[in-house]
Amino acid sequence: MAQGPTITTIAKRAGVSIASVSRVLNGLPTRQDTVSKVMAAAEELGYVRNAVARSLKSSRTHQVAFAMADVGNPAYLAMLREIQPVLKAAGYRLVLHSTGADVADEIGVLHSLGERYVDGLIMVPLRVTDAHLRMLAAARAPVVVIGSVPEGTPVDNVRADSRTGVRLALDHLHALGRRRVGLVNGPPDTVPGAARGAGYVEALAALGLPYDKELVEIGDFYRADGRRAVAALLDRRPDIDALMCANDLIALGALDVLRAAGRRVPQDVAVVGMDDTDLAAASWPSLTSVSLGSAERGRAAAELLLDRLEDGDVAPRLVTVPPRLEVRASTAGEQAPPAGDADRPGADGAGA
Amino acid sequence: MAQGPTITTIAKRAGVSIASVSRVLNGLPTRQDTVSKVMAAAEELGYVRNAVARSLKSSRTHQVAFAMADVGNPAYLAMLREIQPVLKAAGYRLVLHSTGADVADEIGVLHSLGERYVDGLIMVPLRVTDAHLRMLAAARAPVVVIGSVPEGTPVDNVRADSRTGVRLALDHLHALGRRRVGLVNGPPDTVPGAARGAGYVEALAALGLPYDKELVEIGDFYRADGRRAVAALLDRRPDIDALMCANDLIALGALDVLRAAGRRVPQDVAVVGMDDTDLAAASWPSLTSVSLGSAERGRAAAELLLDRLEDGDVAPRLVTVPPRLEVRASTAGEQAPPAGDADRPGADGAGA
DNA sequence: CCCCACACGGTAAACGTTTACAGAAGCAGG
DNA sequence: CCTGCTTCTGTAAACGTTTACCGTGTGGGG
Repeated sequence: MAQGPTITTIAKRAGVSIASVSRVLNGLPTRQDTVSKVMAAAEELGYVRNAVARSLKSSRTHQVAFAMADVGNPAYLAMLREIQPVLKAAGYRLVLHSTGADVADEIGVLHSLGERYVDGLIMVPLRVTDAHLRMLAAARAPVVVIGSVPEGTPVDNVRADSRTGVRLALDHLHALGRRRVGLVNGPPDTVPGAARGAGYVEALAALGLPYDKELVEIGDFYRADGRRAVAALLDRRPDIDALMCANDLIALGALDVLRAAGRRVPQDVAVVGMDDTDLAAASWPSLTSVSLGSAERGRAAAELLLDRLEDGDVAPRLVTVPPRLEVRASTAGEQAPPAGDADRPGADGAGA
Repeated sequence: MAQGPTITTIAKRAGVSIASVSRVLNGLPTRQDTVSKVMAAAEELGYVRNAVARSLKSSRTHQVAFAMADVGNPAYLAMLREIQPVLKAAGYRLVLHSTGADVADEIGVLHSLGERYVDGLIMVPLRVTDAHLRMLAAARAPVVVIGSVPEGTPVDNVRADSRTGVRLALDHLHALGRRRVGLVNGPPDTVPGAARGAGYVEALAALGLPYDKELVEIGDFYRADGRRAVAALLDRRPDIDALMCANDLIALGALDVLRAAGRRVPQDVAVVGMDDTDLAAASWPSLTSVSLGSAERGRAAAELLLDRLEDGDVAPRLVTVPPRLEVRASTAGEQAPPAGDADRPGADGAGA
């Protein structure tokens, strides 16, 4: 941990000026024997370029920040997993901000762009407040927002389309002959809750089915909420034949309750989740789920940002990622074990 | 994105020297009216301190790196989720390196410490090679290794204890009256594979059970491997009454095959997983699993690193985190739906 | 043989901070 | 009114790079 060698150390040892050292290290045209002397000295000293000094001079940090509420959330995680390699390939490091559902903290991240410790930011705001919009307009570095941002906001924007996602699911259920499809939604004052609710209404209309508010139940986005909501629903409408759940955890809760009530899935009640997380493939029966393309959104955001870092002068762009329905046993189901399907690393690489 | 104001801009506007500005901004004793002038100017200009310049001068970046093979891996993710808030509370940013199981890449991360873009590193190596040890000895910043490192390596070290973990599981199964316990292990040339194999042998001996190599099957750490392995095992030893699986994915594979074969879990065959991931609580029946304390290891590592960053002169320390058995339906089981249990956020916070 | 062009390398400034040092100003005491 | 002390502030150097600019030395052409 001793004080590392600098360009000056090398210059002394090689008997040249620091300018020459810098030129050699940057591959600028230099006489051959100078090159050799410098390289030799650098080698012997184990020189490594100081990134901080370099950043100060060049005002490029080669770092990009990614800010979201919680890395533990599978949707954000899926984004992260795509963003990381894209940035890495382009020579950027990734700084992670978990803001923990705290709006003030999100604003803080935006503010901290002024510290210039990153070249750009990808952020997934929980909610877009006026404060967000003001900070986005004044941001000191390029920002890409995943989620919806009003037209005219000077940032690149990547969106999912959960309305259409719900629509896909309802079309699928309708095609399977289901006519009494319940909705187990999250809070309607959240962005996803609102969009999913709207998608449900829309889809019913498109299919010519009546909207029956007894078929809708609201809770939070967790498994226990799903259980509560579905219990209530079954109680109220025992003839229900399908459930559209606003995320996979809610759907797992639904499976718990249906099993306890002796309803077969999918024969008696078909169940669809949303987000297509790992849990969907792991559950029994495996869960049909609407993928909102988190991975694709992450990748798109990273690419937009890289583009802008290369050439900041393009107009703000909008990318919308289409949803996709992953059909599994909970709707389609022969009850066979899942095929050699989306298996994912889960080994503990650590341990002793 | 205009060129932001610097300390010099403020100095001009306030009619003082840059030294005074710096002093005010750092809260050093200063005459009151100077303070007001500087604060006013800083306010008006929307000044934000440049982190890069600051780092250069102070040789502190207030960044820490975390390097592991893959963020998607639940064990690493659990670590990350603990590390992040600890660092954040201490005023450090988190730089994430996903090395993708590439040893050269891990070495690269160690090497890049010389660039001094972080103050320290927490790393989870897949395997500890000689190259690792050399780089660790020469590291230009404090490193904490999660995993096992030979005695004498000059780094802080946090370990799990999967041998004891296997032991806990086998004790539990034995107490339930199971006597023909199979092992579905990962590759024995990996650190976790080896440790788990050793734990199995040890535990059998301690329980006075014979070691029967027909009861052991090896595959990789994925669900499909688990299915293959368990199919072979059932074929060879139809009288098997319990399965110790080297991770949760393997265990899910085991459940698939047992279900298909008409064996009831846990009545006919009890199943234990390892790592206690989200999947364990999500599966049906829910999975008894050995937690190796990933979260605790992450937290411990972060705390060790912070300690060392405060005062680099303490001797290298070793922390071993004990395993814990999470008993669920796959061994203990009434087949009731899981209680209002470890439900975790899974809502999509984005989308629209 | 001289001059010019050119390639190369060195000096110094700059990036935006922090901080050692010294000078200025204010004040109390003699 | 001077001395000496304290308190504050300004000047300048430093962190480790990159790079504009200029001087030197070489080789070739006239």
